[in-house]
Amino acid sequence: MFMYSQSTASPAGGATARPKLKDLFDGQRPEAFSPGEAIFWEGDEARQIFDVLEGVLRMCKVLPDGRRAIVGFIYPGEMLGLSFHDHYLFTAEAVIDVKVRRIPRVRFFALVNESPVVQPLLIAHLCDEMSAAQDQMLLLGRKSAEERVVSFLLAVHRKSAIDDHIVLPMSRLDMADYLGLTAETVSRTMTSLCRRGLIRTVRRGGVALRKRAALGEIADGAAEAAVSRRALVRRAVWPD
Amino acid sequence: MFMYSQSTASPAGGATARPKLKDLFDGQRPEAFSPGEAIFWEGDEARQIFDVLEGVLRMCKVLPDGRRAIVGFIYPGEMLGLSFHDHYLFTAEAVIDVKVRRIPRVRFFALVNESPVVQPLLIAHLCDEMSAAQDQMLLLGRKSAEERVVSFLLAVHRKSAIDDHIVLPMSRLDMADYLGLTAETVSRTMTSLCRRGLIRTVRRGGVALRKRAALGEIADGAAEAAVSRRALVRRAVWPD
DNA sequence: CGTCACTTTGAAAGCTTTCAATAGGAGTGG
DNA sequence: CCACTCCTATTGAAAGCTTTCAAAGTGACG
Repeated sequence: MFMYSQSTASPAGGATARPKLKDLFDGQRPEAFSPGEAIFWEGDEARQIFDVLEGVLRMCKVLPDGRRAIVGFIYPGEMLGLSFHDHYLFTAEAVIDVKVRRIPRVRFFALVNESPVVQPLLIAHLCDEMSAAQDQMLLLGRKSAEERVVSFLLAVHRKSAIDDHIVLPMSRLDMADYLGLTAETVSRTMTSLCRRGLIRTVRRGGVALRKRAALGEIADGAAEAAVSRRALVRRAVWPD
Repeated sequence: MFMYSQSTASPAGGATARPKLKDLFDGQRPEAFSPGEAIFWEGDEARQIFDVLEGVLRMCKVLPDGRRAIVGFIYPGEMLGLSFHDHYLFTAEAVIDVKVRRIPRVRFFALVNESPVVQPLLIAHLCDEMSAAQDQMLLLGRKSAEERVVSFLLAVHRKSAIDDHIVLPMSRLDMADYLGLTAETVSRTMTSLCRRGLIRTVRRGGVALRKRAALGEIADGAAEAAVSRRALVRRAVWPD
């Protein structure tokens, strides 16, 4: 069945015969950004679209009084500044050293439009982003601090798996602003997971996931997983 | 400048000369759903795409232990089941009496593909959804209960404005599951807003927005708006 | 080796939730 | 037309999870 979804596409790696969205950036010179540097600011006129070659970026939105939310992290192979309007809706900053390629937005969409092959790719990309966004809404709206942190660890694992080790290049504060928590709560939760042998933290943001099954149950809020957790067993029952 | 964004398009109403995504549904027979009825379930094979003619729908995701999050409400003129994968990622239910038209997903995308005119419309639609999702992440991650409720009231106002009156067709529980709160907290917040003369509730979900300016400041977390609110004044300052 | 920023840890406070009970409204049946 | 029932909304009080405020610990860097 015809489907607009990258996640159902063939596994990564292997032959690159079929075109990819990233190909649109071919020939562009890579640019480097240092940790903390902004690639663009919320409110800037959205003239460019970026392809991330190396590093990790954060997408931030800020309230007038300074509260910050990170609406996503971007890893190599992903695109930035794509799915939005005439002005950027968030600030993009480098979490660690970053290399990106850019092309003008007009050119990007011109290329997309003249190629019936890549157009579905763009739509697929947007669909994947949308689905991640909805998962995040569930996380932010209904998960406990521990569930959020574990969900995050597993998500990072999915994005950048090296066996059962992951690297968290961002600060606790970044994680907190992404998970709707405070840095202290994230720190406490990580400590707790360590003490229980579920994870093991290494230096420089390294984390070893010890018990994937248990972590998975915590992340998805398995009814039996937690003991002293908010009991929110509320069934949504609707009339027949 | 060329832009993929509906929100920058010409004002609604007026001439319908240019094609619209909804046109793809022309000729389809409308179907009716009663309150609480599901149009499709999370996990169902995603075979259809829907155009909402009348009523309001909710998109729900549920955790294994029953906790529910509503990832969005859908109003007339919007589409449903669009931006997703081979299986629906949420359950769609009627909040009130609903009329929809449907077409097979395959057919929808075939039509989109053969028309270079509507393809940008689809992308624009996805971009708008994405931008709303990011606003919601900011709301869920960083706003107080009152800010969430007020943001919601103003968002409903934007979607379905009748002067300064709005109608909330959904229950307090629906609102709560959308805002990451409980029904009690939503109720208490509404009562508080009433007592302060910011809104006025009428029967059957009617709400009159009294002081739009004040409400706007509350929703956006204006630094001066609230008095006894969490003081989260944390500036995101990055090195130059 | 001192500085600076980030992380961790502790203790108290707070906002929202939970639990419980009282209204309120709509629809039904007598 | 009114009584009755059911479900939702509202309100109260106590509990809890996360936050806030503070301070100590850790690591990178010059």
